[in-house]
Amino acid sequence: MASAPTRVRLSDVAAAAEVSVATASKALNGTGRMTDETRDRVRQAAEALGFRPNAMARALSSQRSLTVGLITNDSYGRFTLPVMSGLSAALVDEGISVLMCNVEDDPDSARRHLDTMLDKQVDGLVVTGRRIDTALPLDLSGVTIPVVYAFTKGPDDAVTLTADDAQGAGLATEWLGSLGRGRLAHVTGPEEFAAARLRAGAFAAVAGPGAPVLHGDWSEAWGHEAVARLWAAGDGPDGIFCGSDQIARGVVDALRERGVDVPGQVSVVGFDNWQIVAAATRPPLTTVDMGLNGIGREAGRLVRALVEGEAVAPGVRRLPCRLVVRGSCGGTPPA
Amino acid sequence: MASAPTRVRLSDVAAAAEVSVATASKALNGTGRMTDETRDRVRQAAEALGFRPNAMARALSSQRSLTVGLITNDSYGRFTLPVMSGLSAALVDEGISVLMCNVEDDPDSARRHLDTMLDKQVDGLVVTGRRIDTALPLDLSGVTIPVVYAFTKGPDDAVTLTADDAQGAGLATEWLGSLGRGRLAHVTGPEEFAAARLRAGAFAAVAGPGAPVLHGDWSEAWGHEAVARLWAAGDGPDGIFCGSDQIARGVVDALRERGVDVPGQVSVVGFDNWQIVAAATRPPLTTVDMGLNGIGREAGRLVRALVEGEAVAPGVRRLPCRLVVRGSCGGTPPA
DNA sequence: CGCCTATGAGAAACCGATTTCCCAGCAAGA
DNA sequence: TCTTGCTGGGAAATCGGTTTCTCATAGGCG
Repeated sequence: MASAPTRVRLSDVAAAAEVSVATASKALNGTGRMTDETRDRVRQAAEALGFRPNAMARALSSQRSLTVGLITNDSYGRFTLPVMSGLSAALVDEGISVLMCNVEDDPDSARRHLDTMLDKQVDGLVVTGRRIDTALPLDLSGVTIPVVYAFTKGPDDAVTLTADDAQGAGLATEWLGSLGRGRLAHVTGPEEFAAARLRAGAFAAVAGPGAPVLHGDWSEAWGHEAVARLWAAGDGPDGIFCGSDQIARGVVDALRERGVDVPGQVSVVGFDNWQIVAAATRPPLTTVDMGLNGIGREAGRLVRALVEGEAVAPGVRRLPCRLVVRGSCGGTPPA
Repeated sequence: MASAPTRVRLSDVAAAAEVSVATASKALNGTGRMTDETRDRVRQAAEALGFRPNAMARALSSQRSLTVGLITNDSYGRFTLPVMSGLSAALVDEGISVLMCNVEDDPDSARRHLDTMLDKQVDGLVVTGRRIDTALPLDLSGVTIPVVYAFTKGPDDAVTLTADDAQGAGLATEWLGSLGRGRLAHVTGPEEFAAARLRAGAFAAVAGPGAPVLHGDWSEAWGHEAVARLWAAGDGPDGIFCGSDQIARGVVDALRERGVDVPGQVSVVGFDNWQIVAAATRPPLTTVDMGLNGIGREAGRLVRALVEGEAVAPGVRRLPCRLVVRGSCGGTPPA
């Protein structure tokens, strides 16, 4: 069979089914009135010809491009790619595609990317980043289409999605407790980060106000340094909850170098479930997974609802985290 | 100023400039014939009204959607996000946007994503992955638009882009030599990987056939294991080129645990310039950067050329790698 | 048996641009 | 003065669908 030189159009289907294009359109969209026989005939013709409607044409008249934009400034893709994957998975069955761009931190580039997206008549926008408490260099005030913020800061009256840092931290801390660890410490990132504050707050709520909380940066080096401080005056804690997998890795490495057995003497929990770090740590990290893919899916669901005109209450929605049990704590996952 | 309820259309511009839409269109596109005065008048009207053409409408009549699709199966985004970023940066100034999706390894999902992209009339496709010698679960044989493969396997007669593994490996090995390291070894990934074979081949070409090449997996654990093997019979090499930053990190850690000073006694070079690993290693890794962003840009350039109908010779294009000097080798970057 | 209504289907306008003619008007040449 | 030849600009078709009307027909009812 020769390859079709041009795509099958609705008029081809209409001709094959011996109806007008108007009827064909209505038949395939389930609108209008006609006998079941006619509708079936059109559907079969469409099927036989392998008809796929031209989304451009459809968009032009229906004023719906079936496209949403995803804007990120997370150049490493660590947070963004799972979100994007969930987003497009949630939307593909509605025929919706995702236009994506990375705007780094340059407002001009951001503006250009945004404008080309708006020219393409995207039905909605999802904005995502690498930090929940700072905004992208992007002025969305004039934008009239729905916007959902995921994992980044938006205006107060915006629809925002994020992981439930406090719940995740609670999960981790309780897990340490359930393993019989009674002297807990928390090693996390800079206090300026909302994520760090939320996690620290939840840690304190579970572990008690006496349990030490050490703020530093998000690096492995800080994990080393924190262990040095915790063990400076004799015995350290027997359970350490870390604000990120990188810190946790630094902590575990430092403990090993110090001759402290993990998980024999000390249990360590991380945060992020960043495979590449968590799996390479010896022993592999028990850690909190933020469910980024799920955040992407939910962002898709929400942006679609907004596009459909459904009312969505503004505010921050926190999606629950999940504990992933590996070797750094001892214990086995609860059934 | 009240927010515009509806976008400015070409007809609005035409009315403001007191010409027909046909003339307005020609004026703004630099086509047709008219006095400079008329053209300027239209341009000023467009400027004043903030006119931005509706890309849908333009696409419908010009048969160009100004959109390209990016398909990946790299769920972690480690390779893909830089490529996507370069791609969209290369195209945004032409008004071209990138439709992106992640198809994992599921042919059905791949098919659905591809179909919705084709329905959107993408002008071209860029396919990228996490491995240069395996193909995505995607049948592109019926696709009539241009396709560029980046960092993944395509058909033999396709336009394919990839990093120049051999050149990068040569760079690394020569760097070790230039630092006076004479007993070199190469620790890399599985021999099934073309990337591993290419790098190993280049290493052997520079270091000589006697220099040991150890294949394992791409993990830190393998780095440890390899060091154990290399030092099993007395003194090991004084320079180690690793096939990935993860392996290099394992090697460096193992050397430290063994009391071997890096870079004092042994120099280590990695491959990937994966910030998060390279920077966290103690000392930070000197490593080979594959220029993924540049691969993305070049993919953009090529796909655009193909869309414009320019002839592009099929075959594999290898883009040069770059050595990033940090602390794991000693030495300072060449001026 | 005739009028009224419900029903199935098509004609045509429309979405917002691009592009192909076509025409009016003016200057130059006969 | 009358043609010829450009020129600037506009009318209208087109891209491929959606949607609103309109209309012919058939059946129900009095």
